[in-house]
This record gives sequence, C-alpha cells and structure tokens, in this order.
Amino acid sequence: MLDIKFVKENKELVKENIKKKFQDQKLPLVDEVVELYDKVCSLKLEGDNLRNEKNNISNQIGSMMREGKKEEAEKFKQRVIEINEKLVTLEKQEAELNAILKAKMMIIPNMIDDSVPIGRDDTENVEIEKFGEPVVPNFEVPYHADILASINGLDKESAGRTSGNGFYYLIGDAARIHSAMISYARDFMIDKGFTYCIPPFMIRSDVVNGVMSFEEMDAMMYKIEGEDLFLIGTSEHSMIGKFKGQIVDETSLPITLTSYSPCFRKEVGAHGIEERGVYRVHQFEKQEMVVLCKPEESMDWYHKMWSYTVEFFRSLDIPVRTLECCSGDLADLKVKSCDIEAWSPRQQKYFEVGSCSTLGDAQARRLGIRTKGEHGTYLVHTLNNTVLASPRGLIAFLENNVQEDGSILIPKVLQPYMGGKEVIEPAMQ
RNA sequence: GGAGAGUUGUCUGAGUGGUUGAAAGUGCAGCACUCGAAAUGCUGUUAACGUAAUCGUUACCAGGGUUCGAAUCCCUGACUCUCCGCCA
Repeated sequence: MLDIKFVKENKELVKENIKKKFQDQKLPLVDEVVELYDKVCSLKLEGDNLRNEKNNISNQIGSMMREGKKEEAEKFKQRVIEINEKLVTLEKQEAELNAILKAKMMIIPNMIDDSVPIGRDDTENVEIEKFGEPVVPNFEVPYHADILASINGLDKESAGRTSGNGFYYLIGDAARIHSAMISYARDFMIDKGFTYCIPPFMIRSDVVNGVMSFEEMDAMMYKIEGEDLFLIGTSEHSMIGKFKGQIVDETSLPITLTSYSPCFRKEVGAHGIEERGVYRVHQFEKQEMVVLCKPEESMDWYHKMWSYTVEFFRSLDIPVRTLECCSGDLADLKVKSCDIEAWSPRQQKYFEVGSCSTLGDAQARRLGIRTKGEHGTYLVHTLNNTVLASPRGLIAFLENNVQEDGSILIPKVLQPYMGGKEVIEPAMQ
C-alpha cells in the first residue's frame, strides 16, 4: 500500500510501476485515487469548519447556562441541531469516499525495486545463483512418499479418515527427523542473533485483514466457528500482527525474530492437494524469520536473510538456488522477493522451499507500525523469510540423502537432534 | 464459565456533563546558577490530518447511544487485575 501523497506527487512513476507489473488495467486507478483524495480533503475541510462552529456555539451555550441566560441559550441550540444534521450527511459521504479510496489504494501495487527483473509471470522469474552441485545420482531416487513408506514413516490413509485429504501422520524416525530439522533451524537462527519466538497460532479477524487481502484470506485461512479467530497460515501473520498500531523504540531496531508455528492453509484452487505425497498439504510446520528495521537498512537485511536460508540448506548439504520473482509475479505488497529452491534429484529440477521478501513500508503503513527517533515518527520496513518449512523441507532432505540401498544418511548437524543416530535403515518388507 | 474492580499523556496518577488536550508528580529537552557536575530555579514537552503561517479538526481501550455540549451518563465488545470453578 502506497502513501496517497506519494501517489499524488508521483503519478507518472506509479503508472510506470503498474506497467512494469503488466497490470495495465489498474492504470486508471491512479487518477481516480488522486481525484478521490482531493474530494475527501475538501469534504473534511467543510466538516471541520462546521464542527468548529458547533464547538464554539456549544461553548457559548455553556457560559450562558452558567450565567443563567437559559432562554438566550435555547436560540443557539437550534443552530447546532442544524449543523449536526448537515454533519451526518457530510460524514457519511466522507466515510463512503474514504472506503472507496482505501479499497483502490489497496490494489495499487507497491513500488518495486529498480533491481527487480521485468517479466510477465512466474515463467520469467530469474535464477540468480546456484549453491552446491545439483547432483544426479546413478540410481533412480524414489518419490518422497515411497521413501517415507520404506521407513514406515507416513500414514495418509488414517489421516484421510480422521481429517481428510491433505493431512498426514508422520511416524517414527520420519517424524523425528522432521522435528530435528525444525529444531536445528531454530538453533541456526538463534546463532545468527535472532530472538526465538512462539506466537499465537490463532489470530483475530482485524489482524487477518491487516496482513492480507480478502481474496487471499478466503483462499487460505481456516475460521474457527463461533469465535472471531482464524488459524494462522504462517507465523508471519501473528509476528507482524504483534506490532500492529505500535510505535516501537528506534533504539530497539532492527528487531530480528525467528518464530516457530504450525501453519494451516485451505489451498483453495491453485494446484490442489496431491494424492500421495506431502508436498502440498493443509497443515505444516515452519521456522520463520521476521525483521523490522529502518528504511535504509532493509535492502541489506533482504540479502542477509535469503543468504541465511541458503546457508542453512547448504549446512545440510542440500543444493539450492535463488530464483528472483520478476515484476509480474511479485505480490502487490512486495518491493522485492526471491524464492529459495532446493534441488530434487528425482525430478532433476529445483522446487520451492522458501520465500524471502521485503515489503518496504507497505505492510507497516497498512498496520500502522512506526518508530520514533530523532527525525520524528516514521514507518518501519518489514521483511520475512522462510528458514525451513516442513514436510516440504523434509522432502528435500530425503531425496538428497537417500542411498541406493534405501538407507537415509543423517548429516552431522542433525545427529544431535536424532539421539546420535547416523543413518535411518529401511524397514524390513 | 461465575462474581467484582479497572483501562486517561513516557510512566505514576487526578478528573462535580460546559476554555480539560486534560491537575499533580515523574521522565525528556532547553536555559540559568557552576571551573564542571549534582542539587536548585525557570521554560518547554501527546499524536494524526489539513494549512505558507496563525490556526482548525480529530483522538482519554474500541464501537454505538443520550445531549446544544461527553474523558465524565447509558449499551455492547476487547483487554488487565482479584476471587471462585474447570483444566495440560
């Protein structure tokens, strides 16, 4: 969400930005919002003047009452009643126009960074850098659900009975390695100086509305019946919501947090839920990083943050690459974003395991997250990035660590979380 | 879940429906005193929006209502504290 004043003073830049994102249908919005804004301002001025008159008269009535001039006061009352009637319609108009203005402002995309590659959709995303050799083993790597089956680690059938499609039981060493990876991810980020945080897993509707659009909400969020509560789709929701409407102390910036949470997603539409695997599911767990910082520091943090995820996966010896979102694929709130993709030796291509974004001040403007320092009060910048989402991370781990004989090697860094175990052997058939 | 108390500026904390944007203290900033500091004294000090400025509007948890006028009265909701109940 942009600052309306910025839009007013930089119409052409905003339009250019819309073109870069191939959203030409939104071009008329720019003139519309500026016009609306001017109207709202003049309505506000008119209302302010009326309110001023009303306040003055009311004060006069007050002093008359004190002096006992009751009859004189009665005459003035009539004028205030008139003003109030006018104000009701005026305020209604202003509120209506404001709502339209806000709705339109919400869909004008944020200004993208100059460095963002121009492209229409996800097919034009740009590979930035590869880390580690994408190894193609000389045997066929099984589908991850089959690897899990070989260690009796997955039961989707029972989950289907208890909860339906898109749920799963992870069992035994599979469950343990999943938790081990999450725990390792947590400690990895603590070592980077981030503060560990376990947030609420449910949030109120006003927070949901602050962090996402209505359509997104409908497609992602599970609502608790009879309560004003939603299950979070990512801990980013509760972590950013934590600061809603707050003025954080400038000296406390940057705020660097790493949060754990289960994540719940309806996954309406999109590619649906797969039959056998656990790549796209309704429930997963995630270690996340969230940063609130001064505007001038956000680009540095963006690069630091994605590189942490790369470093994390490399420490597990999983090859990854960074894929930068092109202008057309970039969500409207984001300034710049890249996906971290892990190598799949089975599919012999990379697949998404995380996403790093800087939202500039857009999210902060929407939620009213500000800081106060020498140069006054201003909006902070917000960033978020995945450290590890599992079972998706588990899939990357399994495919890259399964051996030809079906055993799964556990990397050194995970062994302490596995009770010292170095290898998981397939179960006897 | 039941009963009661509360929510005001950085914080503590006043506030009979009518110059209360808000007493007092505290914190912070500036000035004076001092070689310097402490102490003391004086002055200033909420935010958002509009305006070149003066100034104006809005905001005392949130949303409604009563009234010419609401921090103050009424209703609803959120949160906090105390007691009881239930509970991993």
